[in-house]
Amino acid sequence: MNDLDIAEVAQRSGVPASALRFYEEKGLIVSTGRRGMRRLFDPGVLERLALIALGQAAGFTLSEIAEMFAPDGHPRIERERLTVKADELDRRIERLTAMRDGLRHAASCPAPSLLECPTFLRIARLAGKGQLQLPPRRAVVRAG
Amino acid sequence: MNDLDIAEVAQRSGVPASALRFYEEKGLIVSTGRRGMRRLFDPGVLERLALIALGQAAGFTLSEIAEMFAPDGHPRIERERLTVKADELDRRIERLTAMRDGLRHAASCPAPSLLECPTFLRIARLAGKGQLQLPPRRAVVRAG
DNA sequence: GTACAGGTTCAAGTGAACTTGAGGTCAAGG
DNA sequence: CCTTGACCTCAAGTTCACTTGAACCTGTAC
Repeated sequence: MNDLDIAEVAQRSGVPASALRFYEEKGLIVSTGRRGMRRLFDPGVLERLALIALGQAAGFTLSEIAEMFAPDGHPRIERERLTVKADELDRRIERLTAMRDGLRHAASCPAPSLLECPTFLRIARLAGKGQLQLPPRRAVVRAG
Repeated sequence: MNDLDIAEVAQRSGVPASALRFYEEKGLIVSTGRRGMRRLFDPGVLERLALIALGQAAGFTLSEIAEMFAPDGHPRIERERLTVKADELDRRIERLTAMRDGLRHAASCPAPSLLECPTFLRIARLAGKGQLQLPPRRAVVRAG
């Protein structure tokens, strides 16, 4: 067997063992068996973990990611959801870009406080458009 | 006085009154006084709330946003932090863009499961680079 | 003048994504 | 054979950004 034990998976993926157990409980990954009481994982789990990290970075919840992985499921609905997410991302990217520009300006602006910099405020107003349509509540992972 | 009462602020900004009280407690906004026991806000609070929303969308925590607003502080340090944040945003934007492209491809890809779409996996690998350097833990607001 | 909608405080609850702690097990090394 | 260290389970704790509930107060309308 070239299966990996949980410590190896943790080390190679950077995901703590506690999180791996948590993911298994949530159905995001599966262990292929046990050696004694210790979990064994197929090496493919590393790719899966990369996808999970990616999904999180894109703003999906773990349950959403789990659903995408589900072998059953209705592909059409998934495709639609992907498009919806992509559009959401577009809006987020737009706002982040505006924010970044605002920050860069603010960093070189002589006003004593951000709130007194008219250029920043202008950029902020632009970026703030559509604020009533905020994305759903999300949480992103802590750095390892 | 053309000050706004909390309900007006809530209505115009889209931020629930409970959140406004919470923000005040956290020092993100200030009420200019009371009419009876009811808070009054300067109309400028609306701009500030827009900035708060913007900051959140950009991935700052409320405490970070509060710090940026702080009238005291060491301007130089703040400027540096802004640049750092802008650079962080650049990286996040890059990854989100990659993810968005991945999603769009996946949405139109004929593979029965995302995990079986080689193009998606390739894009995912690209976007996943540097995954060990995830951004700090963040939370984003619920839609109103 | 009194009912009451809608404000007030304070404490506790929520959900996501984990982490931490207590107490237990067991394969490998000496 | 026995210690040891890394794993196990299960429950409870943590952080963030709020929300909700209970108990209370008050300006405004009737």
